Amino acid sequence: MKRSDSPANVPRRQKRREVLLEIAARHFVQRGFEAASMRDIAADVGIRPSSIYHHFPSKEDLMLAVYEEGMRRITHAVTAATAGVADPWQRLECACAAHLRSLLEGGDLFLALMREAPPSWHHANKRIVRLRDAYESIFTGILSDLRLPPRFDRHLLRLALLGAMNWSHQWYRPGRLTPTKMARQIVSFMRVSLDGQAGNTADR
Amino acid sequence: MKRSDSPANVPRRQKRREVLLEIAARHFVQRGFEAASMRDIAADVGIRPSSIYHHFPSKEDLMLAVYEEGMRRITHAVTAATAGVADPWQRLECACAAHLRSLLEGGDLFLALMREAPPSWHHANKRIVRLRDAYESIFTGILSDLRLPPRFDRHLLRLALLGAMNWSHQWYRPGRLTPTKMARQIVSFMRVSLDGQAGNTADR
Amino acid sequence: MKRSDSPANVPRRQKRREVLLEIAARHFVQRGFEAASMRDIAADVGIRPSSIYHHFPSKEDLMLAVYEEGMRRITHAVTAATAGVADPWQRLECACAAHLRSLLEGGDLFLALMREAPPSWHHANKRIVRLRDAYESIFTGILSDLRLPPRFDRHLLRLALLGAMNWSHQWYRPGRLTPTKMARQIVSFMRVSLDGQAGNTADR
Amino acid sequence: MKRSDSPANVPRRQKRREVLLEIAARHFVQRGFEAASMRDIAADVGIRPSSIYHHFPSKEDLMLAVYEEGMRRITHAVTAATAGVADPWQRLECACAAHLRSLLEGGDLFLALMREAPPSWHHANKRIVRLRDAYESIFTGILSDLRLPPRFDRHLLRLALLGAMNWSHQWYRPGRLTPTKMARQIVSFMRVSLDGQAGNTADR
DNA sequence: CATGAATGAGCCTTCATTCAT
DNA sequence: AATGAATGAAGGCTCATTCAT
Repeated sequence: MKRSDSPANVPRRQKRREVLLEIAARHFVQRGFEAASMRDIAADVGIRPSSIYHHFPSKEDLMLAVYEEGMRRITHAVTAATAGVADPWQRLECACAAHLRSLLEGGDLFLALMREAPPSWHHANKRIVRLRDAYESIFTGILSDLRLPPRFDRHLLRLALLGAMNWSHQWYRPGRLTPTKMARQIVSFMRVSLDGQAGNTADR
Repeated sequence: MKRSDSPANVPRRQKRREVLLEIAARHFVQRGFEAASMRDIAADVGIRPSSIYHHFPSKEDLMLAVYEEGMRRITHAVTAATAGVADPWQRLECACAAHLRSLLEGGDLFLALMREAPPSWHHANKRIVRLRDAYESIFTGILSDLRLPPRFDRHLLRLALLGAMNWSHQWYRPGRLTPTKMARQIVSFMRVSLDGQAGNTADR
Repeated sequence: MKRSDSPANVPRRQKRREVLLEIAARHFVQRGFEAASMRDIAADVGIRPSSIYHHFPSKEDLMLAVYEEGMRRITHAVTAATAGVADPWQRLECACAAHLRSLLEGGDLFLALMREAPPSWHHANKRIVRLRDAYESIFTGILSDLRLPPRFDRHLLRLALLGAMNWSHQWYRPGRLTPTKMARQIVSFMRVSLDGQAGNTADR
Repeated sequence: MKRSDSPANVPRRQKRREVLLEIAARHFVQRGFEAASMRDIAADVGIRPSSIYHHFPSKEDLMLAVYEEGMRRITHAVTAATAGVADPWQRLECACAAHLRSLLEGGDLFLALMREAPPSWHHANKRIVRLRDAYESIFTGILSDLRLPPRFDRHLLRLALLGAMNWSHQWYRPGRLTPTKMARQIVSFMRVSLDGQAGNTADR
């Protein structure tokens, strides 16, 4: 067969790309996009700065790729976590748990998602916004399945819920309160109040 | 004597300083700390870059001053808003409203507070953290006065509440949903769930 | 046998080479030797940059080849144009016309000849100078056949004539004044002054 | 008096600027605009590369300034050389002599004028073209004062004359044929042919 | 108090070229 | 013959900061 190299070569390139993404994400998260330097990223990857440009045409594109990969993964994580779960409240809890686990224990690729994109990304932002909206629509869907008091502002609820979770990376430290427990508490708290039923059962 | 400097000049100097702070805040918020340049800030203020150093010894100190001023103001705003309000739930709503009004309608000085401080600020962070903790303790105090179910995690509640509010500057756009209404909804939502009483009354 | 490579491939290779030359000439002329990039040239040709090196060992050699090809063509053009013309003044006019037509209407390969070779070409210049001298000697020959006043500085005349023509690509725009007419005017102008005879007839 | 520093300071700044211009011109002429490097220019001037940017905002602006200064000087030289000369033919000879002396013996600032501006200078070219046109109009003026055969193409004559002169820097080497003599020969050659009078007298 | 000039460090990026495949 | 990947070198430029005036 001709393409005997393909199964070995493509992965190699893919691998380089992913390592780059991972390390770049770390730099972007730890130092900020502007402060992070291509030199340092390259040094960490073990290649020369100019070699980065074989994989990404610019620093901004690198950041964009980081963002997209992170979004791809968290979307997959949340989708997978809720698959097969029928009860809306349980779905919500699973989604929140997956979201928090990704964000707080998934590494820098996910943390990069929380960095507010500087407005200089103008055009890039368009894609970013679209990706973010697509992701958040997962929650919109789940929330719309909940039985809530009539005329309840589901919109604000979603924003508050995501805000509460997204902000957590600013104070979260590994310890007794795991992401999973956090999700359970937050959702059970919502449930008892909105569903009119005790969250006791869900609280185990 | 040429001019009576002291009674007129001190305010003038104060003024310069505040203008600088305001404009610097705008740049830090809009472009990020690293991307903002002393040149541009100076140009916006109408002075030469080297003149900034008569007011602040370094860019980092300038940012720090922005942060402190913002913190000073929001602390004052929340304190003033809750002064004279006895009922804990009402105190909470007033505090949240003041917090959201400052953040969403108060200008860049307040928005600068929400920018995650890059770790390169090492020592600066110490002061920042202290200021932030001092501010958040206001909420800790109010929350501790609330009548809540026993063994309720007030810690997580505070973090979730602040997260939900702080994140709002990412999606908030002036319109029907004002900061004040937002605060009322969020708190009434908490109240109905935790206090066991209807938020209906508070909801107007 | 897979394919009869030799009779069909040699031309193909020749073709590639010529296309490369043509496109490289365009880039060198339009952007200058240093500013032109192998990347862009390759992209325009439709191959990868590294593939250029199968045809030319370096960028400098590529430029040299462009120069040589241009010189080869203009030499051929002028030689052909004057072949069979006996009268020295007519020979001169034909030569000038061919020179100007090549330069102004012949494309970038010819224009590349007029770019002053940067001194960084050190060794390359030797060949270039030889080629240029060989070409200019055609004019030297024609000029030496003219009947001119005794002790007339034919050397300066040649340099002035070539200068006047070579500079024309800086101001020439296609229009009423064609290269051919230009040659006729310039030569008839010389003729009336130096030959003592009217160029009226040639002037139509 | 307050401005006691002005007579000492302004010259210093002016001096730096002129030295920079001179040295930059040398680099641009010897290596070409693209190949010349700000680092090397700065090193030759004896300052750090970043310091150049206090005087000129970019490499392109530096080149533009070189061009303008050269144009300013050659315009002044030719204007001064023809001042007080009444006879049109003599005016022409003086102008050509001044032009050639500047170009061939005036240093790199003048040679820089002959470098064809790369088209990437788009907007810069506008100013360049205007300056060049202004300069060449001096010759247009002189030529229009000459008594020439009716319906003679003075336009082409000017272009040919300037071409012959401008091209000379490509072959000129200091020696027996000085710029002044060159001008005399060229003009006397034109004169005998066009004016119908012998150039003998002017030829000494 | 203001600032013009200078600077050292560093940045992102481009480039011609090599070489294993 | 072609090319994907890598790279050393260099390039233009920006920046926060200092200091003499």
